[in-house]
Amino acid sequence: MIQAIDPHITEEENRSIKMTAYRESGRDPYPHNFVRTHSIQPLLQEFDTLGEEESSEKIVSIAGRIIAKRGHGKATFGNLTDQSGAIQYYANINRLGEHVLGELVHLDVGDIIGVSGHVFRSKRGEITLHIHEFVLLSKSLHPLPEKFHGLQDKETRYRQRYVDLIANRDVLRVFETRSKTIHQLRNYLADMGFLEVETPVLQSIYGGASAKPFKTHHNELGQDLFLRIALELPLKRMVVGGFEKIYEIGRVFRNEGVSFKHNPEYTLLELYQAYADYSDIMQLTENLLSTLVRHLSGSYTIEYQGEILDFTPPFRRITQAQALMDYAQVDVNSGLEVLYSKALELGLDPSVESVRGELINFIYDKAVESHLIQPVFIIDYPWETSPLAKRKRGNPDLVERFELIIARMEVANAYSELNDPIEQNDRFEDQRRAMESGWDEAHHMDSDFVTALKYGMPPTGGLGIGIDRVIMLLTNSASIRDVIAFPHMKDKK
RNA sequence: GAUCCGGUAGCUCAGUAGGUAGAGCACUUGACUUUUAAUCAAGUGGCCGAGGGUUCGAAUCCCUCCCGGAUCACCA
Repeated sequence: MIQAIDPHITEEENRSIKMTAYRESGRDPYPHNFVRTHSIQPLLQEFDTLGEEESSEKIVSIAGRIIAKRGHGKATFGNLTDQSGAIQYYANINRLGEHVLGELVHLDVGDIIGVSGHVFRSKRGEITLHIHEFVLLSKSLHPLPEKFHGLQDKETRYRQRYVDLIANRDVLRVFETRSKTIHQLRNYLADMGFLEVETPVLQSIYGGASAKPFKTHHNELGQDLFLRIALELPLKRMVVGGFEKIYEIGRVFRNEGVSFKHNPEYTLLELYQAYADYSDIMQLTENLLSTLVRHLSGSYTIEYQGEILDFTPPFRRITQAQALMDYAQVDVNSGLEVLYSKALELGLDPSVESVRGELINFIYDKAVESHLIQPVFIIDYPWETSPLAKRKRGNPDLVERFELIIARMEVANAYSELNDPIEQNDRFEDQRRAMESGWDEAHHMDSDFVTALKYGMPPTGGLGIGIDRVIMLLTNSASIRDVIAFPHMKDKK
């Protein structure tokens, strides 16, 4: 394995030559397993009590990737990482002999090895593994990014996330946090008595949101299908069937623009609770999110992009009408003309014929959301743009709906679910008319859903939470692409 | 979809007025038995995003296109 190597060849060729030589020495550069006694982080903790230059007698074994090498002639240092952390290793000629030490020195940064030895604290105070034996577990043929600056190029980081994860350790922590948070979410809901269910991704009628779908086709059945844009309608059918507390965490797909807070596929949590209304759901939502924050940070506050977000419940609640008054100086009770001119002022396309509720929503989206940093429930929306929500008690122009806005992002959306089949049918008809007049994101008539409601659905509160955005907040990530392991990218030609 | 910024060695980045393409890290060779961005010495490594154009000569100027980022627009 130790041999003169032509300096003109590339690093990758170099590594291949080493790999071949290793194989020709009768050993497998890609063996099948390795038994460890420790992961690195627990090992560091276990031996943290060692004094200055003190050694442990105990033989331990760990495995991981070489991320740095520092050769010193008859001795060598390096660093090894596994998922849990990184540790320094040390080896010298006294223990390994010239040949084996040479083999260790000729391993490459990126190689995955298994090592065993004893732990000591180095002169500089660092817990270090003194290698007695090592074995190559996977030869790395492609050089890694530079050790100091890491991998910076965003395109490469997203396209080749595996390199990003190796080179930028905090990225790995983000995805650990994502996984653990979703696990906690499931535990929380299970503790509250919610059951997790699964509903179809492929649907012949898509619904539950205003969005453009992805279209696909089943060859054998000769049937066009859509990828779901929401979870809502199948879940409410299950509530009709008798489930009282259910949720689904699933991927939904929207054929729309891509931005720092939009990915074509994203993870949505939707839950439905029978006999509850949107006030109950509001309380559930703030308890759920504040619990997640407290678990993660130990308090109710987190820092997000330079601002401190306070999740201490209860969150602020403000009606959409009041928010429009406060942030846009618009009185929703003004005449249609006033609303229309305000909307035009904010950039409404004048060719669009808008009804009252749409104008209000337009003004809200343009002028209000960007002011909302701290968690706030915006409640009570015009009925026209919420075809699946129940009208507000005492004000039939509104529906019982709330959105939770945090850091200028809509994080949750919920309502008292409409369970009157006749009105639901009428609302779908309104949507159909909107679609005929050119709004391609209107809801489709789902007559089976109306039929389901005719069998009787209990009064129900429903909630949708954009999981990716919650993870953005919890991991202080500026872009949704930083919390999706493999965000959508255009093909490179 | 619009505007702005970017794409140079495996990685991070320089690159003069248009005149043979650079550094650091990594890699190779040598020295070095407690270093940690190890150090020292000597080397290797490039279709300068792609394609056209101007020019004696283009990484550099012009045009078109591709990909990415940011800001808008639509949305969650």
